[in-house]
Amino acid sequence: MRTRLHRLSQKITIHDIARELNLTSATVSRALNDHPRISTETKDRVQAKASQLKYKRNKIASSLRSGKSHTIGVIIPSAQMNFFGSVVHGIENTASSMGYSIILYQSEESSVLEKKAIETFLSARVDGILASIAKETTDFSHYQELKKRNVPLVFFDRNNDDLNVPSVVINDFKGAFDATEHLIQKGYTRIAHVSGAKHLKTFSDRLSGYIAALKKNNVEFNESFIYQGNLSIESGKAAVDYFFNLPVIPDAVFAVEDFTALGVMKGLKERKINVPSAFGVIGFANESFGEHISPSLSSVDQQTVQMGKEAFGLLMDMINFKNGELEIAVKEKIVLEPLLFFRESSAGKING
Amino acid sequence: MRTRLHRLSQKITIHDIARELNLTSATVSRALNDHPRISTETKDRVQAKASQLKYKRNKIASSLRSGKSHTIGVIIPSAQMNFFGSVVHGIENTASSMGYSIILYQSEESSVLEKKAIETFLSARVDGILASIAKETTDFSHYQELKKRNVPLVFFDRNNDDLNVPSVVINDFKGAFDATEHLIQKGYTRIAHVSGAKHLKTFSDRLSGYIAALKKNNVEFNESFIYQGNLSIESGKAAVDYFFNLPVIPDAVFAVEDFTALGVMKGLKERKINVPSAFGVIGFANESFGEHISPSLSSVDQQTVQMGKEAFGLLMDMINFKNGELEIAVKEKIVLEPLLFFRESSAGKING
DNA sequence: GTGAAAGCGCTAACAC
DNA sequence: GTGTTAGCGCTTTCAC
Repeated sequence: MRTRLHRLSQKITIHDIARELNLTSATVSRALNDHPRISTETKDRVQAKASQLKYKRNKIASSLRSGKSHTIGVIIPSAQMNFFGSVVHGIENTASSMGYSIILYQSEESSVLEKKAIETFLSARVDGILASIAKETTDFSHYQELKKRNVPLVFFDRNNDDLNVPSVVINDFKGAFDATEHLIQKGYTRIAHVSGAKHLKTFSDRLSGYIAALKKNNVEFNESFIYQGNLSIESGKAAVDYFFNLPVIPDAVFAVEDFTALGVMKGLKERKINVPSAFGVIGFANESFGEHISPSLSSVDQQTVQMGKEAFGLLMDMINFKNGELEIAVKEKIVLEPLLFFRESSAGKING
Repeated sequence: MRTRLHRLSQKITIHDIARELNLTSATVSRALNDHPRISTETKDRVQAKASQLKYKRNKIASSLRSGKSHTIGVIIPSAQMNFFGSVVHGIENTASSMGYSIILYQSEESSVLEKKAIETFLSARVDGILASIAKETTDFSHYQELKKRNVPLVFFDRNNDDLNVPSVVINDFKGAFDATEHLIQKGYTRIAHVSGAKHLKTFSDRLSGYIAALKKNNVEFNESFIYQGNLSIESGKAAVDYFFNLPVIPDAVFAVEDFTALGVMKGLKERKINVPSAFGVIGFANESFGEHISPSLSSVDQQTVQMGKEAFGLLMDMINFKNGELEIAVKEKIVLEPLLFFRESSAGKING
């Protein structure tokens, strides 16, 4: 009997409060939701009784009835990746401060899991979805389906312009441009680039920024100074091998991201080339290891936390628009400005 | 009208399927849930109609009725911290493979946010909670409340033994013991320790492991060889200053975690002390920067992903026990074995 | 193997 | 300012 009572005690509903207070559940519900037409006295009594009985509102019932779950779905490739952990940090902070919960899913870069995540979100009736597209994804029908269903959707970091979905990205072009120009200003004259898969916009934009900076500063652009890498330490090392077999050898590298830059530094160390006095290096992503290696790595910061905040804000706009019975007209693209961190690896050339 | 239809098309329910198939919603529900007493033919017809109508089951309604949300709440201090991102990776992977969704909350090390998270979880009627206690938390009443309410709860990494809650932690003692013994075996003879806040079990365990390894190997234990740090690069540097002003100077350090170890290495570099030939260093956490700095940092890996998997598994056990109408008797504590990564920083002393 | 009926706990018209 | 009523979409006895 004791246990039975105990078990029941977990299931206090607004009806229990209503009964004890000689009210209807409707009034209790209104009081709990701070409805304007309920007297302050009633509200106080209800509040008091609620906390006395340790009442916890049943969000599930409330969602079912109201059609709003106050929950958003978030898809990231992997929580293990620094970058996404940091974005999620920004998203969750903002969301919870506005009364929203987040359901987190990892795509593991797989289209199948990405679709599964969306199915789950749909059946959980999330109010909106924040997503970073999986690398593997080439068929976007599951995202298009969301648009059809009028489910608010915002992409962050990895988006697809053809889908016409609001997004928050970083200005890759400008980051690359600034990084390259920085190397030029530090006195490096033969600046090479280790790129990433060129079919991904992020990386082709960085390539364009690199080229534009050279042109603007009247530095000769040399096609052979571009090495096609794949975002890894290995490709950075391989790039060094390639560069040092060219007829004209570069004296600096703008790497498409930090692990590639790290590979470049390792390759240079093996060849006993001094960084930065003989060779400058700058990366992209501002990974945590960058400031701790020696020489410390200059890099372009991607404003991850801010990205999360902005993405959630954009999603909120869409959700509110939708509630206002308006067509989702938000066709916005927020482009964050990259932040440059100049460290030792690009401190300047000592010319011979 | 077009829009109207479109809008309605988002709200296909089992009743719609039932009507079109001349069945009852009960049968459709059973068919969709693969109930054994429903004929294969009916199941097939229902499935076909469901996907034709693009039916998505309403998990909210289902949860309300069945009392199971198939959702668990996860509290971590911050998604920005590598360690927790990695644990979440393990949790989410396992959870989603078993049909569970995770709601993520960050405590930001604050008791207030921690309590707020639990409130939210309770009102979302999660089937269980996975938590890593916030540093700031000294009053555990919100966790005790969960026990009272019979809500399955498992701690990971940061737990409190007094609460008698199942947990998954790493064997800090053994990790520290092995790390210290490794230094001894590599020929270092005066091994110091930079510790963390001693009121936290994690860190006092590491201290104990360090002392035990010295004793077991008959290396003299010297109280002055313990420097009280605070998990930062700065405290590592300060420790070096302290150690090099001792009458007897150590020749190796076991640091309580990697950032401290990094600070030690920086301090040594400033003093032009060679690592590892003159001084050995080993850390704890296996942070990603460790293998990329020079010399690379030896460290103790905390099996983060595995920790997430085990924590979810333990929670599942509790959830199933509960459903079986049994008292929650699971009083388990899973202790993971640390993994040692021996790198350059502890490669051995060249004695003069 | 399927139907009828009830209800999970809440909210929201519509009353007055 | 509060009550009445009617569901939200699903699951689940209890029938037969």
